[in-house]
Amino acid sequence: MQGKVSIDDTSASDQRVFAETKVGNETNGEEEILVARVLLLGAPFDCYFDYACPKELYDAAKLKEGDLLLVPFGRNKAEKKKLGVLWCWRSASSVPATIKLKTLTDSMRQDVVALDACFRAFLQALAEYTMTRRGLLLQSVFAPLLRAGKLPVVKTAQAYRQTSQGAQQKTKKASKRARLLALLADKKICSREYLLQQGITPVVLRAALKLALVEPCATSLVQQQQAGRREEHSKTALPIEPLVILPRAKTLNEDQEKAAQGLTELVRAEKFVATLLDGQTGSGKTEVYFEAIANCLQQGKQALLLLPEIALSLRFTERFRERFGFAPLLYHSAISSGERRKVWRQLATGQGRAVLGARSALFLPFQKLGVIVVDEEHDSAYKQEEGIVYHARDMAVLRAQKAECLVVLASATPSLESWNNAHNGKYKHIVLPLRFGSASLPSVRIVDMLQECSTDGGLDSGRFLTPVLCTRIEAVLSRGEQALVFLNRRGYAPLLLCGKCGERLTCRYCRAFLVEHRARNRVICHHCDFSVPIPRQCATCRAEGAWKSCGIGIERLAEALRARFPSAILKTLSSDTTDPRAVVQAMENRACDILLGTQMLAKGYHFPYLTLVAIVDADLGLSGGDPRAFERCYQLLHQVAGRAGRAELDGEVIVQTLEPKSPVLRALASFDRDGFFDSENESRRKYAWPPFARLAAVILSAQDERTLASFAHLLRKEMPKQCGVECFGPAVPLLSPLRGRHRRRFLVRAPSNALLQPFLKQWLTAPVPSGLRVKVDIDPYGFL
DNA sequence: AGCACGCCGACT
DNA sequence: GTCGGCGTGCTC
Repeated sequence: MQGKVSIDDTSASDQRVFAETKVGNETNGEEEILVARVLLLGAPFDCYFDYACPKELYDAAKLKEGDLLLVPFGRNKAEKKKLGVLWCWRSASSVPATIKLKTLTDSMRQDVVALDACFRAFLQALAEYTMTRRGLLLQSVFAPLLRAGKLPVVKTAQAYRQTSQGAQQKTKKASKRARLLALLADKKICSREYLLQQGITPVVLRAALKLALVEPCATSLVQQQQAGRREEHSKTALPIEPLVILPRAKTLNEDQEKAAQGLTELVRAEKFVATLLDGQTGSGKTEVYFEAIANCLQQGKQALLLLPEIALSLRFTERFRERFGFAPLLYHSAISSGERRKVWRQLATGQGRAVLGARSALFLPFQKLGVIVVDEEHDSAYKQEEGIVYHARDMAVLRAQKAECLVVLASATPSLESWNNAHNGKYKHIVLPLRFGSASLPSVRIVDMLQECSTDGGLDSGRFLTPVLCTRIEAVLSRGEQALVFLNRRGYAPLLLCGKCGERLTCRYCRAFLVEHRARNRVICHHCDFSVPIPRQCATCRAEGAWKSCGIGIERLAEALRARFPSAILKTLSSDTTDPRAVVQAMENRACDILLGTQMLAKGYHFPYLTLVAIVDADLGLSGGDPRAFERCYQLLHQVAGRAGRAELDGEVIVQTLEPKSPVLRALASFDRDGFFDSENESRRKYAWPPFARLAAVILSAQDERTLASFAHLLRKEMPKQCGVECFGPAVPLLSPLRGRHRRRFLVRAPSNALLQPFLKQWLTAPVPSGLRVKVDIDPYGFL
């Protein structure tokens, strides 16, 4: 039962040598030693450490690829134990004689299901794409099982036997230690569990181990002793039993039925396929991909449903339970460590069926994936910026590719990347048209704020409450319906200015303007969360109480709306709202006339009596040089507009802007989504932005700005020349310094048919000065 | 990343 | 003499 070398061995030659070496052949009568290549968890170096593996452990598959091992590591004097994964094999003959190998034992293997070949292949590919060390990935894979980042919480199902020293040891008859030695003398080998049952405390055992009176040995030996006991559960995943799925209660319409059938066939095919499930808000995407999940579970395979935000998980859990009769395993940042461990183990052993989770759920050890669904695939929350930098949507596709299963990307406003992939045939494209009848498209009116500007004008709230907007709100209120007012800016005013000297309040950490939150009497930095009470005095001119609020946030707009519509009940919803559910409930129960909020409103709520959506400032977020700004703006506005008129009542949308001719707003007004994509595509192609080019950002950070600047210039000078690769920078990011660290940023661009990783690898070989960090962000999203 | 080794200067 | 600063290099 020899496992093939499933993962590439960095040097291809090694692999070939191994494949040709008949493992187990006698060589010169000496005992043959195999070499196991181990990747250490969390190691700062991305290289293998080789260990000798006794042949019998290999032959009996006691040690195999993907096993978690606790190996000795470090110079003899300061030897430590480190966790690592047996990644692949290597023939002994290919190891240079200068390297002395340490030898693996059975007891180093931890009691965890081995990472299977397709999971390892996924990690390998992810590491290569994102330029992350595999050891770092492995650490995050096993993190749920570890405590304090070090010791495994794995039950080591350890067994012990007596050493020769222990046999000679004289002990007091009544002592626990004597009892321990007696038990071992009698049974030869005892499991830890058995010893604890017999009243031996862990303390006694530890002491005996330390004095080398007993030694650990493999649990499998215990099983040989007690034949008939159930096979060791830890090493083999149980086959996943097919589930009987309840027939669905809701009937699907014709389009949904067709789409569901299409997906079901793809699940059955057990091949890698990526599908864009492209359906208008309210077209019933969820029911459709639930059928794919149903089919997957029926076949005894596991399903993963990814959501961009944990706020959505409650509603989805309910819907899931309704459809399938059981709750999915939840996995996101708010899940406790104990629960995470449980989810990990259940999936690894094949007991767990379905996971509802955030992007980190991609690193769970599924045994047999049948389908991955990425809901709201366009959402930029899928982009992980800290630690391991990756885009969960793309990595979901990668995981499906390695697991040879279906991946469904669902959205009403797909990302331009996915839309292009669907159009060039890389992805399948399933379109769910909006059903006419129950809900119709709202009418959209674009208001030119320059023309409609009310007389008091200026920078403040008056400019935003245009006469058109006010008459529409009045009309809605008089009909007893509800209005939603959208302004994507928290707080009272985005800037506080000293009326005497013009000094502006800025964040002491990142130099961004501090946002006035009048309700809390504080100014808050929206980038780093630094906050202080609003100072009484201006630090520059000592003027007291001379602050002037500039611009408008939802607090200030709420003030203006309350003054204008005193009898209407107004509620606000933003990430500062203490009880968002109460606000949503009030809206649902019609205990609220005007709902004012930020982008929190954009997500999947259904308010039947909401008939007016007003986008107060559509131009927010269109500046800043981010090539995806238009796309994001479009998606956001489209989603917010989608809240209007979802039931029997007709909806209307008002969009206020200073640029009424912008293609984003035009496309929005005419609901010409594909028209928007076409025009946006053209401009991306013209300026060579993704998806028509590849981007990577290299971010340097350090506390000391001088070493940082000189290293950045050195890097720039040493950059290799490669045809078609352009580099911009080093630039000082807008929010530098961030959290006390100065930063420099390079942006690297290559044609879409070239790869950036080899270039970056070659470039970033120079030793990095101490205290300086280099972060690579492939396919960056934020441009700060 | 840790950790040891080693090579200098400032002390009991 | 020796304690301790952190620069350099190794870990299979």
